[in-house]
Amino acid sequence: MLDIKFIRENPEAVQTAALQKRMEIDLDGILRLDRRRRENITEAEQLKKQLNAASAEIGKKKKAGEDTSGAIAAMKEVSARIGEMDDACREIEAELRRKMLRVPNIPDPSSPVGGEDKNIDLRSWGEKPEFTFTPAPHWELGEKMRMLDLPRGAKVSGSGFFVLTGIGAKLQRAVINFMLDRHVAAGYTEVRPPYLVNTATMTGTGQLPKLEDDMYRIANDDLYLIPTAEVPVTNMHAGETLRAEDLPLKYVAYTPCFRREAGAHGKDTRGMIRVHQFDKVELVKIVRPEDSWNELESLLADAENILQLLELPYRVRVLATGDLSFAAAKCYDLEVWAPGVGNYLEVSSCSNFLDFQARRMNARYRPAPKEKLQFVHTLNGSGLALPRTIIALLENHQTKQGTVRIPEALRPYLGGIDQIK
RNA sequence: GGAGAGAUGUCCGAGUGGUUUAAGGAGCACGCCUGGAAAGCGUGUGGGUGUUAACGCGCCUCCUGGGUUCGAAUCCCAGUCUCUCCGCCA
Repeated sequence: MLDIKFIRENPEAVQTAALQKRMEIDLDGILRLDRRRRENITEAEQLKKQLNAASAEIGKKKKAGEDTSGAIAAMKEVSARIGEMDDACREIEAELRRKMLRVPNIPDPSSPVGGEDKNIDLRSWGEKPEFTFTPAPHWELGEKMRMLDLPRGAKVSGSGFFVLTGIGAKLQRAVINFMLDRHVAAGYTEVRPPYLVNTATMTGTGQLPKLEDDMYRIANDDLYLIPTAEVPVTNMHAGETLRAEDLPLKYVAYTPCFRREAGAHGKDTRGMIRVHQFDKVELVKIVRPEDSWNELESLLADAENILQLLELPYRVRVLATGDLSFAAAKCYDLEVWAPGVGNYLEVSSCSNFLDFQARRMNARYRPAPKEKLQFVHTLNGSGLALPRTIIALLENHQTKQGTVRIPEALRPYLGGIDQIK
């Protein structure tokens, strides 16, 4: 959420941001409601002041045994009027909030303006492997090696679900443990959050109200399956006043993620590139405002480190405004090369949300004793998403013999084996 | 799922309709006192929001949201969370 004061004073910047992000907002409605709200409050508070004084007076008179019926009758009217104005104000505020919750964060100036085609390739790492044969896609490798069972995933759940079996399941477990250990070594605290969260939590990080259709909802209990660990982990500190000396908070969480992928039907349908349920290791940071840009760079480096240790070629892109998510001010995408499918696959998005999520969640800290409370900054990034990392491992490290080489760093997690046959 | 108890400021804790504009204590900050300190004494002590150039002046805030009343921490309704017991359960 943006600060209403900021919107009031910079309406054109807000409008421009929404256009750049290709999102519709009701800016005029917001400004109008904001004005009405303040007029209403000013007037109602005058009446409340009057009422408070009169009520105290009545109390005194009653104690003294004086007649108060006239004053009470007069105040009855004032009280009724206040009630009306408070009702009106509540309605105005609810509508204002509804509209404010749909205003996206403003892109940082370093984000290129435009659509997907304006994303900037910042750098790449590693060499794409050269094959003396045509590299197979992961669904072929996975089936041949009895690691990946797509038909049975579809049978028990539907399209967009898969089953990892045998060494495939073990490989994924190994990669998860490897990632967690790396990030913990880099100073992140491991957490295991709930996978079901309430409406307030989904609103706090910005998934609601905009992405309602993209999520699985448990209607009976008004809970949602998390689309990313970002949601429960960031919201752990919703409504809290954090101690300055505790910042930055750095968390790493492994969770499954659930996404309906509404509107993405027919895209990346083969294999496990785009699925309804996948595992992910997520990094979350809660930091002081002045540190957030540096923290974004180190977050990105922490995610990149995983790909490097897994010996997977990748590129880093700066997302253009049209590709930026609702809550993000800036985002780097990490895309790993997948020779079998012949494409780069997004395995991580590292974003700085500035105080946008913090304001929604009401997460603050005191910069120094005696200073006013301030909103913290929040960041997150995948470190990394599992299926696509597994895809890249299989496709990049496949050999002519039909085996898959295990990178050095992963071997301790697989009982020391150097290949999968 | 059933029965019960509870939630008050940074903390402890009083408070069942009107000098509570939240008692009292602790903590913290500042001042006095002191050679310095302790003790003692005094003053201050949250958050949100409206208005204002600012000082300031208000309003809201006793878990949350409604309601009753001229007036609610206090009464009523709904909900959340914590604890105890019972039942069920991996």
